Amino acid sequence: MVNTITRRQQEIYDFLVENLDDFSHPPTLDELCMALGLSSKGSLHKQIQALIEAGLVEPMNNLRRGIRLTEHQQQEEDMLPMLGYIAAGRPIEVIEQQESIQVPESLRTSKPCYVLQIKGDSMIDEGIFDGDFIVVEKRSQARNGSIVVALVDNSEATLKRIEQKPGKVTLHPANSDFKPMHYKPDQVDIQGVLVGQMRRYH
Amino acid sequence: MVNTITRRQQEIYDFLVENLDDFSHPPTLDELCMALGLSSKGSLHKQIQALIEAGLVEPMNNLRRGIRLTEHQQQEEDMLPMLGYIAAGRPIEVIEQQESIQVPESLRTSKPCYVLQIKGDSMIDEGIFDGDFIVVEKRSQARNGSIVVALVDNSEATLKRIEQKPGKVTLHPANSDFKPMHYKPDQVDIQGVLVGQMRRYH
DNA sequence: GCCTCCAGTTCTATTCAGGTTCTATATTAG
DNA sequence: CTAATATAGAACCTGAATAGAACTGGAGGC
Repeated sequence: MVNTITRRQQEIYDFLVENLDDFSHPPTLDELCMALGLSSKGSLHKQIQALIEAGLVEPMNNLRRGIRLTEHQQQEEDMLPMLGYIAAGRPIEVIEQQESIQVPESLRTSKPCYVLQIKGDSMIDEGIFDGDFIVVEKRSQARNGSIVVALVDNSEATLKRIEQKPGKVTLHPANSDFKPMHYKPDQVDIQGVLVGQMRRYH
Repeated sequence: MVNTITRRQQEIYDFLVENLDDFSHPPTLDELCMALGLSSKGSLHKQIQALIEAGLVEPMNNLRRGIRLTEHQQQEEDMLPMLGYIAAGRPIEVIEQQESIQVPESLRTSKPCYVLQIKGDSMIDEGIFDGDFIVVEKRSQARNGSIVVALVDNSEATLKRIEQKPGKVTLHPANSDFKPMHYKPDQVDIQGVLVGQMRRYH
């Protein structure tokens, strides 16, 4: 059942995923040809057919209602991978089998993001509690003042406000019980920037 | 069972959604034909029939009362109404034109919910900050210990942890600068129970 | 009760546009 | 080279959309 698709077919599929919203209605083969810069709908038809067999596009059994993606594909739109747990002072605890979690668009950025769950109270002064979910944009740099997921000395992960100066990196914990920590730049590996947070009460 | 709709049918439906208000009464087939530039109500009837089967238009079983849409709001499955702002000590500030906001299923309950945005720092010790969005389940009762949206003396709304005893209601603010307040049961009107919270950092 | 009107329904025929099939040619990979 | 993949282009097939006419049945008037 799992039919491999060619590179070109992948390209076309990616195009569909990205641009399907631009069409007011599901596009016809001709319209898609136009959009893709092709001039033969016959060729495109063959590609689409392959995508249908791969289960990525809804089959149109002699019906004329335009090209549509399969239901399965479009509802994963607002899911992000839930990678694991972060507890101050320990490495990120990765979940063996990766889960997904629904994240509203407003809590993420257009860049790749992932979700971690908080263990412990190290960020309590920032209003980030034990059990909260945080949305992190995958990046290796950050602006001063951002809250980052940082891996220190390749061994312990923390969620802290960062302050970078030439030759010196300071991580400010948001719990007044702890003091800011100073490091050399090569000790600190930024793994992402905090962009959202969610908590459930029930 | 889910009947796929044809392109033209989608067009007609879109037209209905957009222009139905322009008619003083639900339009007849003939009127709609006129508006759509068609000259055969027979053809239009067939399209409408398809929309009825798709559940988008109310069936009219041999009655003559014009075309009506079904109250079918299911397309915005994970949207909740954003009603307004809540600031401790003032009534809820209602937004004039109601907006919607996307809320993950995990942050809401199966009961009716709505969203408010926090103004001020009255819940800061609970990790609920100025600007945060809270998800509230619409209820008029709550269990002790829940955080509720309560309207006190019909004039000021607050987000507080509730403790109900016979003849006495205590609201515990989560900011240590303030003291718990005691009321008579008929002074406090519960408007909902906190079930989720979201914050954005970018 | 009967009649008329008219919105809604049913039917058929016709046209048309969107999907399908095919062949030929170009391009790329192995 | 050969094989696999892409593209162009034409021919074709058929469901969808339309027009038009005829039928149905409920509402209202008499």
